[in-house]
Amino acid sequence: MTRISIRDVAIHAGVSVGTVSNVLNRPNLVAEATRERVQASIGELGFVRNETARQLRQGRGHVLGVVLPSMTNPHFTEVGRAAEAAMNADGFDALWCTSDGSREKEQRCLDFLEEQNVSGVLISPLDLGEERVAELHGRGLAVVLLDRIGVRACSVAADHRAGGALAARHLLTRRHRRLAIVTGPLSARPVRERHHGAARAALDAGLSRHDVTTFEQAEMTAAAGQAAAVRLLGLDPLPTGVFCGNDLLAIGLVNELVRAGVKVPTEISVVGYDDIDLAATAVVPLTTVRQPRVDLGRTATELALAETGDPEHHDHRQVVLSPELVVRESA
Amino acid sequence: MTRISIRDVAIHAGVSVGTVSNVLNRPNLVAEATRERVQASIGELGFVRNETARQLRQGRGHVLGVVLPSMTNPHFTEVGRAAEAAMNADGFDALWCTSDGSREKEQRCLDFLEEQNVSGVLISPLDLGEERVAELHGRGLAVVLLDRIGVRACSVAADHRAGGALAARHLLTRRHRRLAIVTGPLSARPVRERHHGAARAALDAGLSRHDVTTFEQAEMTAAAGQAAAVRLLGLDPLPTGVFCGNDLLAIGLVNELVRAGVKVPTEISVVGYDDIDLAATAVVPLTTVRQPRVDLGRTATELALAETGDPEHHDHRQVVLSPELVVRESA
DNA sequence: GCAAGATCGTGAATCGTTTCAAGCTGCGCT
DNA sequence: AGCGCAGCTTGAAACGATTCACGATCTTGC
Repeated sequence: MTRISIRDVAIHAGVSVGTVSNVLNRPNLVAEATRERVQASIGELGFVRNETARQLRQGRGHVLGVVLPSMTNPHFTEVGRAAEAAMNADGFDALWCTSDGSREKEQRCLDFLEEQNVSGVLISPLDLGEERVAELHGRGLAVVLLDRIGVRACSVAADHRAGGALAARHLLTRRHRRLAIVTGPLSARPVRERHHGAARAALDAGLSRHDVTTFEQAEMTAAAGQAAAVRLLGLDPLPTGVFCGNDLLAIGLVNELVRAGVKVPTEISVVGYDDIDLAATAVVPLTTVRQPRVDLGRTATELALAETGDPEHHDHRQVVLSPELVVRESA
Repeated sequence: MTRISIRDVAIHAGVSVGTVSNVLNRPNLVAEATRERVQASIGELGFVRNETARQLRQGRGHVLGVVLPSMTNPHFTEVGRAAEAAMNADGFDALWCTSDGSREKEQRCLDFLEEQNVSGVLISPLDLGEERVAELHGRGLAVVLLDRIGVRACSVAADHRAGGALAARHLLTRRHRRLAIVTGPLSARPVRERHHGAARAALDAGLSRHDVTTFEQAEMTAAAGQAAAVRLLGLDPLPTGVFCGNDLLAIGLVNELVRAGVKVPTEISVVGYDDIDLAATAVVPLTTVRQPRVDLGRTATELALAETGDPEHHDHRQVVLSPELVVRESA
C-alpha cells in the first residue's frame, strides 16, 4: 500500500491540497467547519505528514543534530537528553550520532547530518577543524560547540580548568602532599584542561613536580581506571590523593584499590569528575566534580535555536558554566 | 548562501542534471572523461547530496530507526552500536531514539521516524501494540522487535528464560539454598522471563516458595540495586545467593553489601545479567549472564534489511539467541 | 444597490533529486 | 551508402509537501 498523502486527504475531505496544508500549518486561516472536516479525514485515513517533503520545500527541517564522542559514557548521554528535551519543547527533534572516538566517523556523522538537512548541529568535537565549522556555517547550519571554546561559533563549556583545580584543592586542604592524576588522552582539550587545572593548583600550593605524577590512559573507562590503579600501586612512596579525569576512571580505580586491600579514603583518597549516577552508589561513594549537565544541554540547544532563528548576522556567544564539588566519601 | 544543488554542479561541469545524477548513482553508465569532470566540479563546489530530496523521489530513505528504552544502560547502546555498524556496512544509517521509559515518548519516537521516512524500525518495545506494528507494516516499514517475540513481525531476542535458569542453576550447584531475586518491573516481558526462568530452576531443584524471595524494583539502575540491598539485609535468615535482573542492579547491590561489611561471594553470592563492560571491573568482578549483544544488533538489522529488500510477501522470522554464563568472582 | 473589505479557498509553482524514454554519435557491417 | 547498434547524454516528469497571488463569497455601511 502506498502512503497517504496530503492529496488523498484533500480528496477525501473535498477540499484543495492548499487547504489541508493550511489546516496543518496555519489552522487559524481556515474556517472551523472545514478544519474539522479535514481533521476528521486525517484521522480516518491515518495520514502522517511526510517530513521529508516538507523539509525539501522549506529548505530546512525542524531537526538538530547531536554529535557525541560516545554513547557509553553516561555524562554525554545525559547532556544529550537535556538538549533533546529542550528541542522537543520548541518543536524540534534530535538526531543522535556518535563519533565513537574516531575522527573519521565524526566526519561521517557531519556528512550524514548535512545530507539530512538538519538546521543545526550540537557537537562535542573530537577534532573539528575551523574550516569544517566554517563550511557548516556556510551551508546555513547553526553550530554549537560543546566543551570547546571556539571563536568562530557558539559554544557552551564547563570550566574544566576550574573543575580540576576544585578537585586538587579539595585533596590539598585535606593535607595530601603526594598526588596522582589519572587522565584520559591529553590530546583532548577538556581532558587537558582538567589536568592543567589540577596540576597548577598543586604547584600553587607549594608541591613540587615530583609530588604529582600523572598517568595518561588512552581511554576513559572503568577498565582503564583499573589499569591505572595497578600502575599506581607500583609507585613508591604511594601517593595519598588521586584525581581522576572522569568518574568511570575513578570507579575502576577505586574498585581495584579496594580489591588490592587499600583503604579508600583513609590510605588513598580519590576524586572523580562528572558526577554520573554511578558515582553516588560506588563502593566508596565518590567525591567528584559535578558538571552542570542539564544546563549544558539546555543552553546548547538554546544557542542553536537562536542562531537558526535569526537568519543572518548573529553574534556567536561563548557560555562557560561552573562545575561544583560534590563531597562524598572517597575523599 | 544557498546550498549547492545538483543543478549547479551540472552547469559548472557543462552537462545535464541527469548526468550528474548518474555519476552519483550509476557511475558505470557515464563515460570516463565526463565522470571525472563532474567529480571535479563536485569537489570544487563542495556539493553534498540532499538526501531529503532523494528520499522524496525514491519513496524511502536509506535509514533505519533504532528505538531503545534508555541511553543510559550500556547494554542497549551496545546492541544499537552493533546494529548501526551492520547498517553502515550496507550503506544505511541509523536514527537513534529513546523512549526513556515512557510509552508516550515511545509513540512520539515512532511518529518521528515515520515522518522521517525511514525504511524500517528496530525497536526494543515498552508497550507496542499489535495494531501499531500492523500500522507500520501497512505504511511499508520493516519492523524488527528486539527482545520480544512477536508473531506478526520479525524479532530477535535472547532467551531470557534460559538466561535466568543459567544464573539460578549456577547458584544452586554452588549449594545455595536460600535465594533472592532482585528484578526490574515485572511488567516488562524480558524482565519477567528472566525471573521466571530463575524461579522455575530453583523450584525444579527442590527449593520451596519460601526459599526464594523476590524484590521488584521500579528501575534497573545501580541506585535501585543499592536500595534492594538494604531491603535484602533486613531478611532473616539472609539469603546466600542473589540473582539480579541486570548488571547495574547487581553492581549497586554488591557495592552496598560490601559497604555493609558483607563478604561477597563468601557470605552472599551475586549473579548479574547482561555482562556490560562495568561487570568485569566491579569491586567484586561480576559473575553474570552474557547476552550476545553484537549478534542481537547485527541480526536485527539483517532482518530489517531483508524485509525492506524483498518488497512484498516476506516471512517474518523469529530469531532466538542463547545467553551464556560468565563466571567471575561474585558467585 | 453597491463599493470596499474581510474571510476562505484554490491551484499552480517550487524545493532537489531520480528515472526513463528518447536523442545523438560514431562505428562496423553488408 | 545505408542500416543497426552500442554507448552516452539529455530533459522532462515525477515525489509530497508549502506558499502565494488570486478568486469567490459574504459583510457592512451608506
